[in-house]
Amino acid sequence: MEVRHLLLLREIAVRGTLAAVAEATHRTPSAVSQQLRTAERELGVKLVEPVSRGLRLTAEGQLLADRADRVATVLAEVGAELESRLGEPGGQVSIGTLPSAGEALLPGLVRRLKGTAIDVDVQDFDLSEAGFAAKTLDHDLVIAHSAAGDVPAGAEGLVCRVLAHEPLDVALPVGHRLASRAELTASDLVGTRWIAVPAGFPFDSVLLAIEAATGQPLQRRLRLIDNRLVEALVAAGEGLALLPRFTTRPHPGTVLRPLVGVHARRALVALARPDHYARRAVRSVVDLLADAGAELEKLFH
Amino acid sequence: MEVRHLLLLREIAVRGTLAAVAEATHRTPSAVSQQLRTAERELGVKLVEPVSRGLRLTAEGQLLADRADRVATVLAEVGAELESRLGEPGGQVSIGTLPSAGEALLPGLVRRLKGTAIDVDVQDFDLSEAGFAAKTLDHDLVIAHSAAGDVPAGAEGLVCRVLAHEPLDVALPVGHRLASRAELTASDLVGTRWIAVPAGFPFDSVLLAIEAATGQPLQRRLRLIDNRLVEALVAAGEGLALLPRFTTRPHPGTVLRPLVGVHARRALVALARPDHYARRAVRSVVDLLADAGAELEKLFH
DNA sequence: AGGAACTATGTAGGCTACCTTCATGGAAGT
DNA sequence: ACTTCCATGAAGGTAGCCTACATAGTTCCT
Repeated sequence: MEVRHLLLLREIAVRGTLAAVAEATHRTPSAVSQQLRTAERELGVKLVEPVSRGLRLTAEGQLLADRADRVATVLAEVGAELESRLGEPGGQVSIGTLPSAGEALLPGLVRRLKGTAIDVDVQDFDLSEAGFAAKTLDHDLVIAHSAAGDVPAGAEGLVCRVLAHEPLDVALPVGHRLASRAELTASDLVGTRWIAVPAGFPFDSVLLAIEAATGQPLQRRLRLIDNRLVEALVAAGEGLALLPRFTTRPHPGTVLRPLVGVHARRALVALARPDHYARRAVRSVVDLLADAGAELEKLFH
Repeated sequence: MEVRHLLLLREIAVRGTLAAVAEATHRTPSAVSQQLRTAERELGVKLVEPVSRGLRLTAEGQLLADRADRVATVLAEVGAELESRLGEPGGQVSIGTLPSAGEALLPGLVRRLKGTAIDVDVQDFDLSEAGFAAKTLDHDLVIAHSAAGDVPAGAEGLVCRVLAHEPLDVALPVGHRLASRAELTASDLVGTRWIAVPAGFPFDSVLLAIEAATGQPLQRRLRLIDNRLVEALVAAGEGLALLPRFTTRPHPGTVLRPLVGVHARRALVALARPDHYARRAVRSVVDLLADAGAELEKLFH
């Protein structure tokens, strides 16, 4: 029973094809195929079966893939216990983040990591809410967000920790009739025109909540991801938009007004596979991110 | 964090020297030494330190050795889960046993294993009560005994299952003055002469109990292990002896009388390391041994 | 229908890492 | 002082994992 084989099966279960596993593990598909054969020979079980142009795990293969997490976690816990004997945690921690959350949290993290033996390696991406969970395969830690609840979809079996709750404010062009209000309610927004995000992205659920509260549909003009671009188009009068408070700096053409009476906030959360989270350095980074998040909440209260 | 390295450390912790580990794992001492160096390099920790002409685990090495069992158990459990999907358990199960318990239990085991895919590989040895636990490193299963309680000394952290309780009877030469009694008490035995076992062997605790009950010391003539030899010497009038009921067959020169009023029985137990016990075939063998033990208890009631 | 793009998998060869053999040096016991 | 037992080093064989390249099947697009 080789740990290597269990991890291989886990990769196959998640990624679906040998080619994808090969790319993720920086090997050739041939190597992965041979390794799989070796596993089948040593275990004496058929682990995969061909299906259309790819393959699929058998029931036994799926079983072993499911158990791989437990094994990896126990092993990582032993490593963490050793680490904790050796003094300060250290090493490389790879972080994947959505850009806005990274912009808000990473400066605080980097400042707090000064003087420690921990190095971080950051990559950013912008995904629908459900896409973040899968990224935990590629990074020790994924900074994701969720507007509906505190746990993003697809995070079953993952460690999930809320780093901060961030208000989502309404951005309006300076000359807008609602710009003079100190705060806005759902009913104020009836008939307004919006720059929205693609369906499945967290901010959309706030617009849905406004529509549910008033019973009136909102008009969605564009579907954009990048918040800087959104801000510029708000200033240009293309429509209103929801923007996260921590990272939206004053823009000459726009004002930001809080939305009250509807759930208008997102949770910034850290996601990690249990085996990665067992590493002491990873846990430290999550702690420091939560510190940075608490600081932001206080600052923007 | 290689499983192989954890298991290596566990072996070192138990066996003390690299030479002993090398012999137990069928490798040369040089290979073991190199492997240990590799582990130290990969983990970045000193795992052993030289002491007199051998070596000793450092605190970190000891920590990892202690955790090896947990890792091995999780891994073996996964293997067992797979096995249980594949139908009947099978494979090789190595058993170490003390001779008398083996004689009593193994025929019943072998009969019950007919038609299964399980092969057993038996080796016998006769040890002091505390010696059996260490043998679980060399065998999947160790059949041991204990007279004081149901768990032999040194079995901490091991799976321990009672297979049968076996009465220890008093063997007397046919012409002995006590041979006419149907059963004997401690006070009957004051002043008698005994063929005993080496100190630390289970039967001795019964003699100690008799002495404690009467306040009178018993005379110990010889210290023998082999029960056949003991029987012959009892017949020759060298003294009385305690003999296990299940395997002591009628001998022309001796009679067997039950001893009442003192704890005169031994527990036959199966010992196994948790990681070995996780294997389904091993568990089956223990179940069948317990069946065989129950049959013996009924037969000799 | 034919080709392009994808899938897995086979073969040949390189390279790494494990093991063995042989040799060395230190510590303890006689 | 000699023997014995310990760990460890250097040199070489071998097995297993990987890459590169070639092959065959499936799906999709034109």
